Amino acid sequence: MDALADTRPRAEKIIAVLGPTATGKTELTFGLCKAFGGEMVGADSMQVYRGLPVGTAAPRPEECPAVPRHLIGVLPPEIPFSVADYVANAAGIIAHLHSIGKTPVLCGGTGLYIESLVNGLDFAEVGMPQNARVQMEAEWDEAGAAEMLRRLAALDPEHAAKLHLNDKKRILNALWQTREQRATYAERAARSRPAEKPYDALLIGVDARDRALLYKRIEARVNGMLAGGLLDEAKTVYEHRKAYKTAAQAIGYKEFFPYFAGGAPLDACAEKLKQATRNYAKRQLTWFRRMKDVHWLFLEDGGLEETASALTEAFLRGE
RNA sequence: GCCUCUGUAGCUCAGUUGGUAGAGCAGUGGACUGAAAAUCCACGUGUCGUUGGUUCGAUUCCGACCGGAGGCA
Repeated sequence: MDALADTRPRAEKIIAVLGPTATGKTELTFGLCKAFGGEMVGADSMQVYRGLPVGTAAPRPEECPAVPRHLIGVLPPEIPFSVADYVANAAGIIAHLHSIGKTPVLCGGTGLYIESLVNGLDFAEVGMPQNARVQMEAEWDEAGAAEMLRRLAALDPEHAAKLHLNDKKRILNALWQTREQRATYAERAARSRPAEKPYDALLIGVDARDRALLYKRIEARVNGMLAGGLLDEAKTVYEHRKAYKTAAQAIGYKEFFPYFAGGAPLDACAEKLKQATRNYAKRQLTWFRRMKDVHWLFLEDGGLEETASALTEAFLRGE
């Protein structure tokens, strides 16, 4: 009885290190894994892809050979990937880690993935396949934005009211899902959300108090990527851009397409890349700042590893 | 030295037939349930280079000066 009470809650614990790009999440995660017998589980929509380590800043085995990593560099770039795939895969890995007594430490910058996983969202129903997407696009071109939004409003007025006329991606998706599943957005959302959260999660966020510091680190990181062979990687992506449906969207590659296509100067593309990374970091922050129960650590304060370790220790002990 | 063009938001520029000005980008904030490193929304006062003149009123017209670009010597 005692043994059962001792092990059961522990099996549901997960740790997540999150925050904007270039804040040192990976290092911090390695540190925690080593200290607490954890394994790293990627929470990043682009680092899942194989063969793109430079541009996606994917953690490499040689950086920390002792720590096993999951969902990083495992998928051929031709394969599309989505939240549903992420949650399904990550949940499986986490269950396995728990079964062998390891603590999963999520690490990544994709807010949607982390939140969906932590909340245990269930994406059992089918997602929109490629050919349906093409069809919906055609319907959009033929009917126009206002009419498409009206069609959605006829089926799901509540959700349609929340979408902006320009938000084509969401309108098309919502319309397709609503027709396909004969259920409104709210109904689908309720269905996908479990009654109880599946994990006991410790969320550790890393940020800079001064935005300028974050931007300086981004600048340095991009320069490092360029020195580390980013251009070769970008060239590969450029040449396969049609086949790499999801991967070609990654920041770090598409900014160089104008250069490969001929014309655009290289340094202008590099500038554009830094810009895009800054914009991205800001979007990540608005996502993460909204999340509840994040323990924020700030780069300026120093001692991140110590603070994170202390939090983790208390968390694993059961507070 | 002379001639032409030019000086407006952090950047690139528009504009006011004279009533003190607005786009894109950047920046900031926000949204986000199957492409999320994606997609979308909101937010624009700045001695309109300086200084005189004309005018009820000048950033707008005229003059001078200062800065920038080009041309002729």
